[in-house]
Amino acid sequence: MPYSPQHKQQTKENITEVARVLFNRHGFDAVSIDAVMQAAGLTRGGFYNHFTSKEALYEAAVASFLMGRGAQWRADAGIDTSQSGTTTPDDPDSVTALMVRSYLSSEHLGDLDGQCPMIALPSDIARAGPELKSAYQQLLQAMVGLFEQDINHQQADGAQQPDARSRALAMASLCIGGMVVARTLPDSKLADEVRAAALASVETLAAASTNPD
Amino acid sequence: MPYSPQHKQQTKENITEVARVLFNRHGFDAVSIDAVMQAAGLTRGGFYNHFTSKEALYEAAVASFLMGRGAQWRADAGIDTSQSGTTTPDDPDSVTALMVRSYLSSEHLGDLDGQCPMIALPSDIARAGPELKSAYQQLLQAMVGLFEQDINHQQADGAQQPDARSRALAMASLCIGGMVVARTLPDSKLADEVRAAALASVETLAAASTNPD
DNA sequence: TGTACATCAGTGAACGCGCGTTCACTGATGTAC
DNA sequence: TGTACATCAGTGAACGCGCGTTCACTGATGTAC
Repeated sequence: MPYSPQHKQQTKENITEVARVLFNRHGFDAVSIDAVMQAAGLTRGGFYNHFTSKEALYEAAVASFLMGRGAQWRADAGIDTSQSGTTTPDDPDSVTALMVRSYLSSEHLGDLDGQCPMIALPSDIARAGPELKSAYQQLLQAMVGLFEQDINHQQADGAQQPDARSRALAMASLCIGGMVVARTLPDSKLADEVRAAALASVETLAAASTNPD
Repeated sequence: MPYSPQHKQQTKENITEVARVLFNRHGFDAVSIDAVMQAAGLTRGGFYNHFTSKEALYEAAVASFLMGRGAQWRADAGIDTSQSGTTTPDDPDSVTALMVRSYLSSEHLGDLDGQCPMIALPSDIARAGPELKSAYQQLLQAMVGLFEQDINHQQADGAQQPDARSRALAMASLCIGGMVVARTLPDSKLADEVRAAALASVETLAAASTNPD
């Protein structure tokens, strides 16, 4: 039994991680297998020891990120649930508020390597196969679930808000849309203005029921 | 002088139009010049009588749509301006309301050929050259200008609203983001729910200053 | 009006490059004795 | 402890296909006379 048992798996994870960064930055078609393997410190031929095709690598790279991020968001929501009652209305440090501010931050806008694939790859995903789309959908649902839960927890009396889900869906669309739009703009000042405007309105939507003014 | 003077230009426009549809549906890389020329009823070789490269065709196809749509939106805004005073607060038929409802309609969500390139091609544009990005930015600015103007016109006293621009930017992000997200979802019921939620919240943002509840 | 001509939009074969994929081989590693 | 061996992750040359691009040619068209 040559090589340690985990050796192959570590190499595969290394390739996947390197590929995720390259795909996020350049998209599916513009990244060659040669480029991925070189970035991973390996050579072309070994690729097919780990993946059956380039498409499979793409799915692994995107899905790994999506599942990782989605799991984190679900965990955030879980923590929040276990502490339900400690979250007060308009809590400036609610999980949603923290998450939204991080998602729509200048740092995330500038992070071409680590950015969320929902921002980097929407066109590619829209044209992709059902497996990838499902992974993407699960990530969105985790995000929406987090928002919806926080909207309902804002109410001190614990009453469900009838439009909570609709607002949560819109908040997610605005988070993603603001970043997607900002990425396409050549004028970086305008791009940052879009980002900031999206953040302000997401916060408005999150707090809409409280009529802050 | 063989062929009528406009013949070549008509052929070029035909190629551009056919290419726009194909690019919108499949993206830049997946559409070959051969496929475009065949769809236009021509053969491969003639392509370079009209365009210097595939990239040039892409720019022409996207820019033609963007400029056309942008001009239309600016015209809408212009018409609205000339009638300023006739638009009342919460006017359900304001140009913005009509436009937003059309943009976030089920029809637009299903229209893979005619859809706005801001929805179909955000990832491709984000990785494109400055000419394309500028055309894209101009379209966004036309859309935002239209929204901003209608927000300010809602006020019967004609007062400018300090956050009008920020809200207009967020509305545009939500219009585009809602459709982009919906396109990526394999569950068409959920996709339509996202679309409807985005529409509802855009209308909330448009009317926010009136505190409708 | 009719005919010869010049132009150039359009044709289709061919080129060349890049990339996904395959495959025979290598050599580092853990195991058996 | 040391040595021979079997395994298989990794190598790199080669294949084949598709596509962007080029180019010599064609033939439809408007003009000149």
